Amino acid sequence: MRVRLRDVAERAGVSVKTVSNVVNGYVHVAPSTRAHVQGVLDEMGYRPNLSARHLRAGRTGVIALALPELDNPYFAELTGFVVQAAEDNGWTVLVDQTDGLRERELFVAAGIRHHLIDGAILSPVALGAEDLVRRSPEDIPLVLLGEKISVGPVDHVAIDNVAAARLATEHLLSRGRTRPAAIGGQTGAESGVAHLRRRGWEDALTAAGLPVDESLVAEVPTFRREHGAEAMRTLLDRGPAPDAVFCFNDTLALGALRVLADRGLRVPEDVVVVGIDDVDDGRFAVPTLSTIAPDKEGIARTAVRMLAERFADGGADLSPRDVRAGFELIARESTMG
Amino acid sequence: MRVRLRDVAERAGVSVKTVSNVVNGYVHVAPSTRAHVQGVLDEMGYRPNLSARHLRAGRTGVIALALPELDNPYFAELTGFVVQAAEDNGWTVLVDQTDGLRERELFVAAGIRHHLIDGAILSPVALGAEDLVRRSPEDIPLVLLGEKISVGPVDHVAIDNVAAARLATEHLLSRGRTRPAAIGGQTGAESGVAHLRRRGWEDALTAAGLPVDESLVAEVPTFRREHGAEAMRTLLDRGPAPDAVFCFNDTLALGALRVLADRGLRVPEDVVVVGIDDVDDGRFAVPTLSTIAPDKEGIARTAVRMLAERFADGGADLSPRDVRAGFELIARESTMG
DNA sequence: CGGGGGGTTTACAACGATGGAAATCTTGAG
DNA sequence: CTCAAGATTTCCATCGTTGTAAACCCCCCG
Repeated sequence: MRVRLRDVAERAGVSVKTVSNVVNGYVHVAPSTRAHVQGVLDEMGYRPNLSARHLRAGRTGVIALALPELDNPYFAELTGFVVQAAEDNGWTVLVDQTDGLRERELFVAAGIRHHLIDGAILSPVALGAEDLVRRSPEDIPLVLLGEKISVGPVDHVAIDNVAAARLATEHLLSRGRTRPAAIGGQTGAESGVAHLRRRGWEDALTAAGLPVDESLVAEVPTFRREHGAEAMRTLLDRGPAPDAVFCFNDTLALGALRVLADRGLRVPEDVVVVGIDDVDDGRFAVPTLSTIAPDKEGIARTAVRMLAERFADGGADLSPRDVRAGFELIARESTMG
Repeated sequence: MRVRLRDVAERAGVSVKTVSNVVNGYVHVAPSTRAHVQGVLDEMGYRPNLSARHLRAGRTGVIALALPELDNPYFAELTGFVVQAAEDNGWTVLVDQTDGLRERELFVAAGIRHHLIDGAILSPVALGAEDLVRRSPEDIPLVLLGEKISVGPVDHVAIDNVAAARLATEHLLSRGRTRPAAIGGQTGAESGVAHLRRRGWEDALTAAGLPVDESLVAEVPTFRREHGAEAMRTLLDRGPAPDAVFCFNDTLALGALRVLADRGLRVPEDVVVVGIDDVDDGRFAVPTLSTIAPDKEGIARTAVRMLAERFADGGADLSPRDVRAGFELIARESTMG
């Protein structure tokens, strides 16, 4: 059987509460008692029963991180930062994959298994702001990532997607290009990342006095590599090749690079390419991929901090916060050759 | 405040235990009572407090899945199956990334946070059998994946890596090739997947009466795409191009394909390529990648079932089991063109 | 009409930890 | 040497749920 406070107390010849006090660093414990009890604790290898502790405290010390897909490298990297930030707070992270399914996202927003997690960080795909309006005080604190729901009744962290897309496009223009294509549009999505990044692309064109040519936009069903490739093929088949490509994320860009190579177009000489996310694969691609690097660590730390603030006294009364994370342009071979 | 059994009991005018009996589907509850209590339960939106329930039961209903890297598509896909299998058992999965670090793997094997998880499924990289010998009865049940530790004091699930590698190589030979290279060797690893897959490759060559040519083997520091590419370049620079390549996993193969394209070698006309894992990316690569598909779902279900058996009465007394999962060859364009 | 006997329901005691009040022990002043 | 204040330690109740055993009720048989 596992070691309980009682077992330690018996062996040490003190009360259960004294042992508890030692474990929790309570002030009024005589140094000699503390040393003795600590010795017995170490000797017996006591570890607190979290179920019991949390039953008492009303918290579990576990938070959930729910992402649409774990095999997307951006999310995989972000996960690492969230786990780290949570660890610094003494929390454990339960990672969950929603597959972008409404049902699973609602499940997370509702607390997964009641009383199992204290709060959740969710990157919604299917959920709309309307799904979150009727949150009751029984619901756990929630922090949203990304811009599917940019204003709503809960906390939110994201980069400024319009500005990021505009910076990426301006970088392409600064390389002397005048016909930058955009891969990643999604019709029907009034809100969401795709919409915002497209607007950034348009803004850059307009600001530079260039026309917005619809034939330079390629739509994709998902942000996965294969659809980046497909979109690139469509663009090339459609007419005169663009002299630059702005992909709405790195995975799409990696697919596009592949097709450009297939078609014998040189990057960056013939076409320059830029993405968003700064995933590891882009650093090793041939050529290495220029990109907009969101401050992933900052996003993770902010999300965790927001949860911490909600847990604190009065946290439930805070009005919803909306934080913009930083980002920067990283120019690599695909635009600089 | 959240709804407790007691609140429901008061409203329904019955005892707490009766409500508990209804919640848990105890047999001896009068139909009328059951209906009434159920109505109040629904009306008040009762959800059990898992901390309390698990404090009573001695279990938490959470298992951990610890993998070296989540951004490896094979592991990402496997995760999905494990989550599904666990859900069928009413368990929740806590996904953890170890980065192949000894310290983190030990942490998982020791139970992460005491009493937080009931058991763990771990794919070890750094841990050796010797690390697991001194497991005490206080330690949680553990199931190992992969073949870093193939015999040891704990349960284990893996495919027969020698046989799988042999099947892959034989497939290359059946396409009329006689100089199949091997990408993925790792010196210094006496045990482990790399070692076993290399042996399968050798076995196939020997059985076919072909010489084992060391210059056809390329070592890699990791199984990531960039190192597959690097290894392929090394092989091509080293001398006469091989007419076939067996990569120890699909990610390496995807990197190799990239280099072959760069060098103007046609796949499958000039070189045929096969991998292991059957990851999604391989299905969309150009050309599509032939591979050995391990029964991921079977692996996941087996691992979860083994944990379930350990949880059952007397489960701790079972001797360590070693299960071989199935696999099959999937021939695609990279070998069949 | 009393006494089983079965199905139902309830009271009580855990599970392990901790806050708060109460009890005990020190120590120093008077 | 007594007493009070402060430092330590202990006792008790409690978090929400469920196993156990006992209580209860109703119906039927003798």
